[in-house]
Amino acid sequence: MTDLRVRIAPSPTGTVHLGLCRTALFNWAYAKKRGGTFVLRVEDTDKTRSTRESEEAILEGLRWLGVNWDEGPDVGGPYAPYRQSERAGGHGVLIEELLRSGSAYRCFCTPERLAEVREVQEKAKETPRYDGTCRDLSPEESQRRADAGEPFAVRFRIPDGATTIHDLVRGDVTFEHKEIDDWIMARRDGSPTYNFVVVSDDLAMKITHVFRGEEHLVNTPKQTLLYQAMGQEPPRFGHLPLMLGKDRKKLSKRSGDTALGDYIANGYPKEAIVNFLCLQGWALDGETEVFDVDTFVENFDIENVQKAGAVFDIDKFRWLSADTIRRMGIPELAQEVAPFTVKAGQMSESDIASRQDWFQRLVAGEQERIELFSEFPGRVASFFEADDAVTYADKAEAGARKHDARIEILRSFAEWLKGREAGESPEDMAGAAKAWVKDRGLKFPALFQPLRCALTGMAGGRDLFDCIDLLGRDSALARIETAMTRLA
RNA sequence: GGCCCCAUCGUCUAGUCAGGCCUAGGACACCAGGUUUUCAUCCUGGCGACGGGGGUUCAAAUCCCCCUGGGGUCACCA
Repeated sequence: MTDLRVRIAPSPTGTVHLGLCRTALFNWAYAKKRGGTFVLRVEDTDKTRSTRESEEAILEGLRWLGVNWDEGPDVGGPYAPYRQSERAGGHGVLIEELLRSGSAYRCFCTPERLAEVREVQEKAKETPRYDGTCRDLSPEESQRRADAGEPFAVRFRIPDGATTIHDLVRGDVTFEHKEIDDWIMARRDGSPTYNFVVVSDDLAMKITHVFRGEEHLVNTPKQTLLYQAMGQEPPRFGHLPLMLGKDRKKLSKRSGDTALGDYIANGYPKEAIVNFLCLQGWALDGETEVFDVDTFVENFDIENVQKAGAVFDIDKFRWLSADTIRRMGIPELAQEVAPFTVKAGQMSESDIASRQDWFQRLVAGEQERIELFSEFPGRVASFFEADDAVTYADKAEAGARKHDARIEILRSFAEWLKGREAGESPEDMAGAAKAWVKDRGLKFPALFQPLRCALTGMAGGRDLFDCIDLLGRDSALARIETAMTRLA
C-alpha cells in the first residue's frame, strides 16, 4: 500500500448520475492499479437537498458496479467520519485561524443587498461579483460588529497575482486572481460551504489526487489558494472531460436517462455499463472496444484521458449490452433475465426454478436476439398465451397469407407432425420437415411462414422446431388448428 | 458577456507530449452483398474526418499564432 489516496465525494442530492459512476470508476482504477487507497466521502453540505435515501442509493449503485472503497461512511476508516455533516467540528477552528491571519474576512452584507448588487451588475452587463464592501473593514470594526451580534458570512480574501494549476489531464492552466471572486467559506449560520469543506476534508484525509469532472476546473484556483493560505500543499488535480448529451451539453435528464438505476432497470448488464463508462474519455488501445474491468484497471492512467467532452452514444451502449449478453453463459443469462420474466407476470420464481431446463432453453433461443435483459419477456410472450389466442403481428399474418395453399399445408403438416415419434430432437425433426417440404415440391417459406405465424404470431424468431419442442406437441398442434381458422 | 477548457469520420476514439512509419487505424450507426426456414447472430465490402487561415520545417493531424465553432463556469448549490 502506497500513500496514494484518491476519493470520490458525491453530494447525496438525487439519483446516481452516470457521470458520478465514471468519475468513481476512474478514481478507483487509479488507486487500485497503484496500490493506493480509495475513499468515499459523502458531501452532504447542503442540508436542504441532501437525503439519506440518496446517500444509500449512491453507495448501493457504486457497490453494484463493483467499485469498492477502502474507507467510507459504511465501512469506516482511520479518518472517520466520512459523512461531511458529521465532520463539522474542525471547520470552525480552521475558519477562526484564517480570519486571524487575514486570509478570510467577515462579510456583514445581507443576502438582499448582495442580490441587488448582482442585479445591477447584470443589467450593466458586467460579470456579477462581490463588490468588496466588507473586504477592507478594519479588524477592530469587524470584531466589534461581530461582538454586537450582527450576522456575518466568512469570505476568502483572494490575493493579488495569478495561479497556475498543473492539471494531469490538461496541463498547465492559469487563472488571474482578479477574475476570482472573494468566495464564501461559511454562511451566516456558520455552516461551511462546499469549496471550503472539500479542501479541509481532503487535507484531513490526506488525499493526494483529485480526479473530478471538468465543471470543477474553475473551482480549482480557489481551492489551491486556500491550501496555500493554510500553508499546505494542494493535491494533484485531473479534470475529466464532461459526458455530453445528444445536444452536446452536459449530460442531463433532458437529453436522456442519466441515472444508473434507469439503465439497470432497462436491463443493461453490469459489465456493459462499466465497459461503456470506461470508453467515455478513455480508450484501451484504440482497437479493442470490449474489455473487462480488470483490463481497465491494469491499463488505466489519468494521462491517457481525453480532454474533449464525450457525447453519450446510446446506440453504442446498446450494442455493447447486446454483445455482453451474447457472450454470457446460458445459466447466467437465465438468472439475469428471470426477474424480468417474473415482473412481466409470465412465470413465478418457483415456476422458473421448477422448470429451469425449459426456461434455459427459452432463454438460449433469445440470446442473440435481445440487446437488453428487459426485452426478453416481450420476445417470448407468445409462449405464455393461450393456444387459441396467440397474438398475430400484422407482418406475421401478412407473410402467412401470401401463400394461397397455407391452410392445406398447415393441415398436412399437422398430420405429419402427429405421426412423428415422440422425443425426437428439434434438429432431427427440422431435417425431416425440410425433406418433407422438398418432397412435396414446395419452397420452405410456404410452410414456415404460416407455421411461424400459427406458433408464435411473430414474423421472425428462433427455430420453429425449437418452438414446437418448447411448446410441446399438443400445444403446437392446437395452435396450428386455430391458425387454420384464423388464417382462412 | 468575462474567465477557463476543448477541436480527427454523424458518434466513441487511435495517432498529437518525443513532426516523417498516416494515400489517418479501430468500433458504433448507416448502406450493399453472403450465410439462414424467418428474425437475429455471423462473415465480406462500402460510405465517412485531421474546422478555416497563416506560419516554423526538407517534412505538420502532430509545433506556434489568429479566426471560427462547441462546451464549462460565474450562488450564503455542489
